[in-house]
Amino acid sequence: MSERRYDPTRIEPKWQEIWARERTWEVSNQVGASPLDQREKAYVVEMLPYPSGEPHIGHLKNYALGDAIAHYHRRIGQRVLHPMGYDAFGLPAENYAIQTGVHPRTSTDESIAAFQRAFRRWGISIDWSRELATHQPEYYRWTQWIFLKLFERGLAYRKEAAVNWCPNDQTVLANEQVIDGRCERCGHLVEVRQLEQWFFRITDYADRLLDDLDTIDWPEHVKTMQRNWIGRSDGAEVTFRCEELGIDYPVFTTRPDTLFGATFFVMAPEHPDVFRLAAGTQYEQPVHEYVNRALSEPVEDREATEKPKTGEPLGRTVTNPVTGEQIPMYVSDYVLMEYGTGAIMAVPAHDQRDYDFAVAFGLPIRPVVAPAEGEAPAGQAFVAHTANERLINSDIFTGMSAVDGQQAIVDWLDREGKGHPSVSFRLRDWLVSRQRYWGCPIPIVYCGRCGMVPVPERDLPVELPEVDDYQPRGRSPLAAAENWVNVRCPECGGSARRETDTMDTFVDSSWYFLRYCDARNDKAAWDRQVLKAWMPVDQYIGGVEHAILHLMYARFFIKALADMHYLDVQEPFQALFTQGMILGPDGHKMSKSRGNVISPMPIVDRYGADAARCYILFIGPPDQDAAWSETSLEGVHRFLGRLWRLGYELSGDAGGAGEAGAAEQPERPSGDALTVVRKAHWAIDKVSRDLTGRFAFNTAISAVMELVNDIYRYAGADPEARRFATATAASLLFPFAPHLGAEVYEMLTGRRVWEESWPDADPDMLVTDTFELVCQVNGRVRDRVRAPSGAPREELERLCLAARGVQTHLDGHEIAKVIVVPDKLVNVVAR
RNA sequence: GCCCGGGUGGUGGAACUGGUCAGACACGGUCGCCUUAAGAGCGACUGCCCAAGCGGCAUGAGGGUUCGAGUCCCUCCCCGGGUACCA
Repeated sequence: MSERRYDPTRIEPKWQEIWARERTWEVSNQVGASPLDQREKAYVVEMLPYPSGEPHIGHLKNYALGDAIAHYHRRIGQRVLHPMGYDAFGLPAENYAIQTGVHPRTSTDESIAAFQRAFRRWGISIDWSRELATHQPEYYRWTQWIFLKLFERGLAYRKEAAVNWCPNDQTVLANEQVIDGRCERCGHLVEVRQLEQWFFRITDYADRLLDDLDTIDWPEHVKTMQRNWIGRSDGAEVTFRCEELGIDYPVFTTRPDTLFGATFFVMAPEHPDVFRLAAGTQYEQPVHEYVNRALSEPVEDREATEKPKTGEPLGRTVTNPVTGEQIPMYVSDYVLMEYGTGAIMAVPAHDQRDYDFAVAFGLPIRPVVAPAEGEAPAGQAFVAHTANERLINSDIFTGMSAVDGQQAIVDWLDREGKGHPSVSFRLRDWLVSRQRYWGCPIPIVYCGRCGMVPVPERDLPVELPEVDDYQPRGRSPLAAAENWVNVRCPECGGSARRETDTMDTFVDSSWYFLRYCDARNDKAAWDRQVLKAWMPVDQYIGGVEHAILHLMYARFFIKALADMHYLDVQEPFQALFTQGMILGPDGHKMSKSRGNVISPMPIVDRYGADAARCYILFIGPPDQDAAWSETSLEGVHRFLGRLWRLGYELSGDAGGAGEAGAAEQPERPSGDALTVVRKAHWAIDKVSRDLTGRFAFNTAISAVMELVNDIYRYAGADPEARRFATATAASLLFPFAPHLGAEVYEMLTGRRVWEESWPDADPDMLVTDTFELVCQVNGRVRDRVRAPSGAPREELERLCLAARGVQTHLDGHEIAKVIVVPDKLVNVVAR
């Protein structure tokens, strides 16, 4: 019974066992040792999973996609590196430990085991010899090593800064990890605290991170997101002097052309000089109150856009460097300490925020840029949009275009020593300290005598100690591990204490794709020559949710390491593909609270891995979101069954006419046999085109469906032709449904499909002798006639004009023009 | 607000650089065959309207360019994502 129908529970384990036993997907780093190693390399990586519980449907999609790409590259003759790893440090395991007391390592390792089982069960072609997990000392030893290298180079440093603090997770967060004023992980409102923390100097790389986006083949929207995040602004720094106190205050502006309109000056509440400025004035008390209120406000409220402008005068003035006027100083929370210099020149006539403030405080509004035509709109700031506005009220610059004026004013400031061209970025340095347990320890020691001392490389890894209590209490749980914390200073041998913060887990995942290349190296993080052979990653596949965080951090790491000559590429991921989400059957994002979560394992158990994989690829364009549909999945399952049955019936297994090894293309097919053979070549061509760069897996699979439909339709065709076509279908489907592809191909040919090169479409088989010529009159189809392929224009025109449908519609009209599209259509324009 | 995507049948989605009456492939639906029956399988039909034709209307709405527009241009509406007091 089971022999006679498609039975994935029989087929899938059979092939999985072969692939595991023969280590089919392992590749060697010994380039040049054998002819096989001379092939062009292709490095295909899916973003490594965070192992938590069981894999979900998004993982299935991610790895089904990556696996199809990896298989395709192998079949077209490339040497493919396709490894797997686990992003194993992180808060969920730690929070679980707090609740249950189960060590994060225990729960993480269990999850990893579940993921490993799933990947084997799904038949993903992974080189298991390179598997890694970021929580293993053999891995994080090198994470620490990279930290030390960054430290040596001044790219890792400590500073006290206003940082985002999540009171729920009891840890600090990087800017990128604060979403709408809330913690990216737990959703709790974030507070601002003044703390000394570790940072990576990613801002040093802002320009390169921006410029090099032009060199990589990434989706445009992801590049745009990164560009916006980096936020480069070109402008000028202009100095405003407070004469009373004799202090210069530089400000950054993108609109130096509006300098004559600067009628007041505003500082951020966090600005270190605010109290000093107000001291001794009548505003001292109100300023204190205002600043204290502003600083204690939750981040979410502080950043709310639509709130009325508030502030206090500081009782001091600064000199506008071009007008010489004394303009009043204010403190207001609409100025951010983190951006620019923490102070701004306010031009109410041409900046909406300054306008709102000026109105609220009754300050003068002086227009200095006139619209190209008409009047500036009343009741709001006039923000110039074109190159045609002219400067007014601007002394010697009056009458210049705003663009020229900008240049001229900056030149003047430069000559006078009152300003210069400047660039500002939105990007901030990456805050990497976390006051948590389950992360990579920061390899630094504090010595009373020597200060901050890096742990010597020979002492790495600094292993995580065992602790009894994972509960964070504003400091890392590591601080409680006294035996671990107290060490000898590596420099002087005196007593010292370890750094107790751990690293942001994005550090772990910023370099794992380097380690894959040389995963078992215990002498170094990697061998530079080995990296040279594999890097960059040719195709990276993952979710858009990492468009900024992970992808920016990894790019920074690669550039920093390249600068230190540890590797030879400037970008980690040459091409990126971002997959869409699988939504629940109700079209909403899957979530436990919605109760619409589909787990992949029961699906795989019921329909087989091949059906689950094919369905997920068939559902629609892989970069788009798609809702899960069980009935559609059944349709794909039926299709696989139809292909299997063709293989079964056409091979010797059914006791029919078939014979193994005879699935070659027939010599001179004709009639239905020719039609089927042609369809096979059409499918080869279509699938190949859909797979190269386009990742149109949905249409690729539909092409194989069409081929299978035709093999059924022409059941009477020569069996040789049908065997050829069926073997071709199996071969084309292999990247998506590897078990069935291998099975059917073996039934028909006795050979292993993954060892066969990708089929070539015969161009002669793609064209037919005749085609259906579309005959249009005034753009409307009026008839269709058969015409010989490649016929000259005149002949097509003649055929069209002779067509009956055309004749009737031409009756009584004059032919104005005839448009001929060779091998397609003829359009007669009639009057 | 700004920046990206995207609006095509009952549903998911096809349609290469504007060119075969748009709707591949699949789901769902209807009918039939096979079967004692169920299931599975196989086959046919399936955008809308209609006086049923060599007919009309249809790719969010409205204009435009063109012999020809889902595809290009303009205006607007809706949905999704990113981002936002960044000077």
